[in-house]
Amino acid sequence: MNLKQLSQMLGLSQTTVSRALNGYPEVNRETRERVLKAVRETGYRPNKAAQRLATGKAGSIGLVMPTSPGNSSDVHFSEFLTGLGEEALRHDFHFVLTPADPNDEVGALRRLAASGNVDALFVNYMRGHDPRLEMLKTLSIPFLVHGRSIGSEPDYPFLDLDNEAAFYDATKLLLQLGHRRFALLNGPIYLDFAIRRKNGMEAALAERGLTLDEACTSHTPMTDEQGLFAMERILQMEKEKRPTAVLCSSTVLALGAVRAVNQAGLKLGEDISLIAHDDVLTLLKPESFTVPLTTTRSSLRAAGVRIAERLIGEIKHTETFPSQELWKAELIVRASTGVAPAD
Amino acid sequence: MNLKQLSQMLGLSQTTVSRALNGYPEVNRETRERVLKAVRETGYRPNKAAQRLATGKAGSIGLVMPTSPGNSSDVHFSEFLTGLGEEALRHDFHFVLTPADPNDEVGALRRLAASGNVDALFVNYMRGHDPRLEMLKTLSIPFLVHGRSIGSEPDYPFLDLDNEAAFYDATKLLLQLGHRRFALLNGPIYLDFAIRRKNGMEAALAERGLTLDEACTSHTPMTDEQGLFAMERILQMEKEKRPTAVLCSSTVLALGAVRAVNQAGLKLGEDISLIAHDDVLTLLKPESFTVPLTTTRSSLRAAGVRIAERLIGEIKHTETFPSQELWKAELIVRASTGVAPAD
DNA sequence: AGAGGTAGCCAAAGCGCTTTGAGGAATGGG
DNA sequence: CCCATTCCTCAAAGCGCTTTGGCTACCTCT
Repeated sequence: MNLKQLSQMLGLSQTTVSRALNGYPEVNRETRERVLKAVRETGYRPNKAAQRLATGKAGSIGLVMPTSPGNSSDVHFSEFLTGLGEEALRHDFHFVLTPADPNDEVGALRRLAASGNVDALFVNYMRGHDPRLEMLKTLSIPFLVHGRSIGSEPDYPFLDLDNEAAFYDATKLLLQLGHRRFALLNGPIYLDFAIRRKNGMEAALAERGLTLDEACTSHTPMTDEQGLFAMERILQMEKEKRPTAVLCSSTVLALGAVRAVNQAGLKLGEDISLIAHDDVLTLLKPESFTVPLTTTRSSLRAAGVRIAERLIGEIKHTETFPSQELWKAELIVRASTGVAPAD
Repeated sequence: MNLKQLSQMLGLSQTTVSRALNGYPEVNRETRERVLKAVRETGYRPNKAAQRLATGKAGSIGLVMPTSPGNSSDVHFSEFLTGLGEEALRHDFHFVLTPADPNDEVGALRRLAASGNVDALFVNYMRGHDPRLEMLKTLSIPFLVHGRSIGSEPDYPFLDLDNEAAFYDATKLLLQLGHRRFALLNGPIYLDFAIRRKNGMEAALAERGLTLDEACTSHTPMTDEQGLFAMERILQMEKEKRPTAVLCSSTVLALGAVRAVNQAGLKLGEDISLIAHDDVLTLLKPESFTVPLTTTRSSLRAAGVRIAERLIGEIKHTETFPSQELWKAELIVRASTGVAPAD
């Protein structure tokens, strides 16, 4: 069933039927109702490809799925995706997901844009000096980035968490509790958020004349396994040199780190204080750790909702948003942080 | 840059250029190379919407994302998605993800198919007597289901895990270890896999004249929280009646369950034996639990790869696959299972 | 009554691609 | 030398939709 058949059936022109369906004013009320009734009865659905070809709008936003053989699936990514989906549902939008080799993200993005299948692009997992930015600016479709790219001109639309402030505040808290030796379990250092979190932490330390020991810093994929390894390594240091305060870039890393602490027979919140960044993952609630975790919290999913909202608004030209948003994380104190142990 | 411009640039007709690009034999080798060179230089990419309109093929497979406001993101789903993506990447396919209210999955599926945006459909989270099946059969595009639907005619293409056998075997193992009182922490009972796992477990018990106590059975969303609650409830029973063996439908449930066991001061593998089904989630490795978990294992991600492979093969008409596949889970014994404690 | 609007509808062009049906040029055979 | 054959190329139709630019009939106003 297509427009032609439908309009013949109704004894109307394609034009009129099309207008009736798309809410144009120059259609008689009765006619419109007749059309809508026929649509309901026949189950007619406009062909999206044709619609897209004619209008240039696709009702879809494109994103590159950072996946490659051997690469692990990422809870953070799917939490975010859930948020995107939640908002897209409200506007009858869908996503076009292009899986891409991480080494060819620029290419994948370009192909996606050129395919004419999407109205807007979204990118995340920003790196320092991210090469995708330059490419995106040359494109004619709107885009939005989640995160920022340190080292690039900040002239692109983004939504980011104030990672620097989050880790600055967290460090500050630990300093107030008397801690002097710190460790950081971070994400891969080429990622922008990891760089900024480290910066934030170092800034707070510097205020007290302290520095972050490289030996106590790890930059790894954010899995529980890596968290375990990194923490084990740190706990092997002599007690006098060993950090008493640890910052984790994800509750996932913290999951492993806490296990290491337990296995070493140490008490979280007494021997070792830990603050993790909490993306509000469904699976991993900091409050349901055996010792509830102090966290810097910002929901990834909420970010997804917001990003979809902005992107769709831009496509529909209905709303304008501040082009650059910086969210603050909440610092939530629970039992995993305590006064520094006496040496 | 479109076909018309490109062909004018080359002094060729659109036909010839199109044929050159799509590998038709009736194009001179030199001509073809000239065309390909121009494509490389200009960065020309065919418009997918137009291609789709002309050919009827879209190079994409559609899936409904089970998401709604307030609904939680699901690690199992994203693990699977990763597998799909991995395979799709190899064939330059992409996905169209339609987020849908779980109450309107049939509608979402129909819209997706009618939109003309996808070549094939994929569905999962099958229920008993699943209404989507009937709808899918009326559609003209191929589809594949992950899982099965108990109570429906088994005349549709599927890939499923032999859930019955997996839980039958697991139960059998526990019986051999002397356990007589069992509990089951299962997924929502309307889901097909949950029904079958329960059946498998009950079949093994029945062979010894045992039955599964309803009070020791829970059907919940598969989150760690639910696992914790369910297990806490079970551990409140009097010691003489309390189950000594527990089956979990997911390592995620097990995560909570194990926490409950620990909090009760019981020893896993001694006081309580536990077997979980392991979907090989990146985040949750059964071997890195404090007491490594005995599991029935089957990679969700591998299933994703296989499903994409079959779907894409069907679209391209290149390969035919057995239309129905039943995978076996591996039973892997670790430390969480032990001889039943003497009463 | 005639000018000027307006409401409601339509025919046709166009979006960028593939594919059909046909034609021109070169080659070979009788 | 002519016709058949092969190789390459082309013009044009068509995919299903939106949108432009009329057109007609009916009002309203003076």
